[in-house]
Amino acid sequence: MSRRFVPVDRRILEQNIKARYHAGDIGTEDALHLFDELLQCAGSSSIRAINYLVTTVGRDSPALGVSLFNRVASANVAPNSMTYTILVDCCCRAGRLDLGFAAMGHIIKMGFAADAIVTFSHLLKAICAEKKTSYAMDIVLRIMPMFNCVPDNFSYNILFKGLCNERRSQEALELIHMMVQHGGSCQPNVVSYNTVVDGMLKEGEVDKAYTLFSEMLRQGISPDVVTCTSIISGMCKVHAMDKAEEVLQQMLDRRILPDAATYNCLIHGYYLLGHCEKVDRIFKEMSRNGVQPNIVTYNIQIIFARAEGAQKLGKYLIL
DNA sequence: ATAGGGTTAG
Repeated sequence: MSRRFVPVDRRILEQNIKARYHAGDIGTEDALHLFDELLQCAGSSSIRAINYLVTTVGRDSPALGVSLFNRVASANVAPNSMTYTILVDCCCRAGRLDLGFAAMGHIIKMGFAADAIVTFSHLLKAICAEKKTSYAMDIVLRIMPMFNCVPDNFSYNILFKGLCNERRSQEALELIHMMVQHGGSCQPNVVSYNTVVDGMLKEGEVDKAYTLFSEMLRQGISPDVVTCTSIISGMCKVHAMDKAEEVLQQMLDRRILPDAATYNCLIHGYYLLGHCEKVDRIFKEMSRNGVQPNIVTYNIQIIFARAEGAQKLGKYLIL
């Protein structure tokens, strides 16, 4: 049989793929061509380069990613655990959770479960997206340990987000307390607290959110820009603009730099109250601090300009 | 290859 590449060419191709992947220099079309080219000469050393290509294609089109996996499986190249992780992610994002479970079952059967922490994360996220967070909790608390796969902050934080999306932030709080009291190796981090504080604020539980924020500080976890923006957002939603400004000031004192999301909350809050002069002040402060308005900032402006009539729309759009 | 915050619409 004729082969287009001798092993040296194959190695060059693999290195080329790796370099271009890391440079963010491969589009989906390129990746598909490179995949065809590589598969013709692939050997067992090619799996890493193949993973880069399947990742690239799968990001754009998960269903296509799954079909590439099938071609890898029928060529003479053994998938590794990373390949399976990419496969599970593609299945989940293609809306085929059933295939994701099947792939996970295969991983468990091969005895790779203990190293499959990231793979589990993809699956957990998809389960939570279907509002079946209770099931995801069972996987984290019971099934993963059964396979010696120790849940990490990613596993737990996916649960927190899922519970909050189902308006079950109280249960998320109890899980945080359980982790702290149990004193295990995985303790809630800044993302865990941010997620649950935000969930409580969105359920209108301002006092509970504040209590949890205090607990976070007591645990020695430093708030960051996301923590503060969540709290500012919560304050703006109940029109407590003075409180929101207070938190902003505390941020600056603590040298936590506000970003566009932070200012967007305040701009939106003042617009809702019709305080246009305050909006102007926030804009000036924003540019003084070197924060660029983003697409959301402009959307807020356009929505409110539209409410004020076509004349002002013209004024706002001339930047 | 995996986790958190900001706008709208119907």
